[in-house]
Amino acid sequence: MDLIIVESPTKARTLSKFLGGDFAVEATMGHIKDLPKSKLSVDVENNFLPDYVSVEKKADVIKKLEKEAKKAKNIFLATDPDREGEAIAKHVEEIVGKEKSQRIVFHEITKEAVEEAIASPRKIDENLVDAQTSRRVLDRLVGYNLSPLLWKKVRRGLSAGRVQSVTVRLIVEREREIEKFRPSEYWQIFVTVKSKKEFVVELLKTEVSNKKRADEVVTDLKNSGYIVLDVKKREVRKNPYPPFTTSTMTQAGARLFGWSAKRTMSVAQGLYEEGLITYHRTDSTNIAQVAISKAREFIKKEYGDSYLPGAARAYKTKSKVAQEAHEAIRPTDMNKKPDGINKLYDLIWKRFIACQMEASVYDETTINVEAQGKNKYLLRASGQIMRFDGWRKVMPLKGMEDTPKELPEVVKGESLDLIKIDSTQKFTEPPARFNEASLIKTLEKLGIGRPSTYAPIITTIQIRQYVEKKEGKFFATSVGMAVTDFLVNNFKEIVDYKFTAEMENDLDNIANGERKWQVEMKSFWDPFKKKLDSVTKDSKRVAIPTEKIGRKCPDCKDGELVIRIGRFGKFISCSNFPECKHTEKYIEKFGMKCPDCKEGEIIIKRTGRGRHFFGCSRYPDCKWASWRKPGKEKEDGEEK
DNA sequence: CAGTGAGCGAGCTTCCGCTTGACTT
Repeated sequence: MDLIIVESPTKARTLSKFLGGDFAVEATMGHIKDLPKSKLSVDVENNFLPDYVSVEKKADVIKKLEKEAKKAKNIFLATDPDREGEAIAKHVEEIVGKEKSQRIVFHEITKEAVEEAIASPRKIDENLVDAQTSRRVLDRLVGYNLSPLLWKKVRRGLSAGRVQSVTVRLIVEREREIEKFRPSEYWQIFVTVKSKKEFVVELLKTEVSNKKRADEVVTDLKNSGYIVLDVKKREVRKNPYPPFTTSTMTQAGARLFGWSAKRTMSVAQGLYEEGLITYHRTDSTNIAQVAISKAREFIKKEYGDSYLPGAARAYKTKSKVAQEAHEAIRPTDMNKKPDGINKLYDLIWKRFIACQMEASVYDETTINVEAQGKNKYLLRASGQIMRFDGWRKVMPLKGMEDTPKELPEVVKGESLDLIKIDSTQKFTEPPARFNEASLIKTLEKLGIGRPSTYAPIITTIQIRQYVEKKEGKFFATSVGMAVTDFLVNNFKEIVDYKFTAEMENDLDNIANGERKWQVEMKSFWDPFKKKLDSVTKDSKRVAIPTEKIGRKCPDCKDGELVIRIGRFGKFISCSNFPECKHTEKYIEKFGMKCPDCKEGEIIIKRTGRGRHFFGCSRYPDCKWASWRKPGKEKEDGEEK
């Protein structure tokens, strides 16, 4: 009997199903060797020798692998075809021995792909393993040197890292842009005109920035004649979206359901384990050929030939740092209709079917109108009418979101009657705060983080209290700002948005054998170490700014009460600390009475791990507590 | 369900990426 070793236990189950009884299949459940948490474990004096040890929690897994390996005739190391997977394969090989082991890779879980892989085994790619080692060592050196520096210079327990610090920086800088934003006034002027039917044209290219000027223009427009300058018609084709990746799926979950990335991923995990969807941590938009054929058959049968494009649609993965170890996220069987499963499956199903369907087609009309008064003005109306729904058949537009506008037939040179003029005062808006969707989108664009880490990153920066989420939007805290300023001032290169992209470039050179990883590491470490030493020696401790609540301290009668952020969240204390030790609890009211005792107020609390929950202000007299927003019914469909 | 902040200095905190459960305040 031969043994196949993969990472995911669900994948192992699927494989053993279609490979029959000839193979034993085992899963590593991710990494089985890593640097221990308790110490640096990188010998910077000795070529950055890393001390990889067996992961304690994986003792049982490792035992099982050893046992099965002894029984096996051949061992196929079939961990994921990427940097991390190659390292896992190497670590497994160190445990089960080289003699019987061979490395195989496949990018899709189909019988053909696996058989093909088994037919062409290879040795472990040591260069690719080196690239992983390099990534791991760099992250350890950055994280385990910067974090203690923060304990010393800012506050205990803080953390910094290649990924989290840049993520916080994004939110901090957005916070500052919003702070310094000053709205500027502008006026929108719409004119309703009439040919056979009424329609509305908008005044273009004016610098109307105050009421006086708006009134002047409106007066002039009232006394103007209106003529159709030209009419342009063209056909617009809109192609479907690519199938989901982790990034786009979590963005859609946030936008459409208001789900956190964590929740979307957890619902997806359930679907994956039930065999309903392909792997949910992926950066690839590739689709297995079999699945494309099945989808095309389905579209033809269900919707007819006009909905089927001449050729299958292929999607190029945009991200430069994508590893493409897996397929796109899609239903494993699109004949399994979405009804009665859950709304995430419904979304994945529709997005996948749509991605192989014909474009939707619109007639777009643009009417330019000239008004001639004291001055000449250009006005415009444009509208789109859907002529063919195409993929929108399965993903219809809801509500008012770019609802097409029907315009009357008019001809060039036709004169129009003026019906009315509306002028509206507007102000430019500050840049939007990040929400989970836009944050993940930005991280992916910058190549920062991986599909398996998007959700955890968002959790980490909230637990550290660098940022907080209010009504779905991220706000930088005083701690987040102080730490970001400290890092930007002292370690500009590390928190540069391009740092990860440049690292990836170096890792590519290591993976293709052009560079030695220790050489690359040295050229990073030497200046970094120098900087660490000088900042440790010279830099002053950073004060975290506090926010006054507008009340005097009842103890010392002198200081102002301020909000501080401590290890356990916000609390109120005296500005005269350490002379005055007065503290009070910071209570965030939800604005509802406790449903249990009907006396206390519902207040928003946090667990030790940073998760929000709702409790009664009369605790411990009243023990009422809830994870969910009170008054909100449990949503059906997504619970297993 | 009390604590948090500063600094004193016991012993501790910390990274990113790969995978699931166990378990919840």
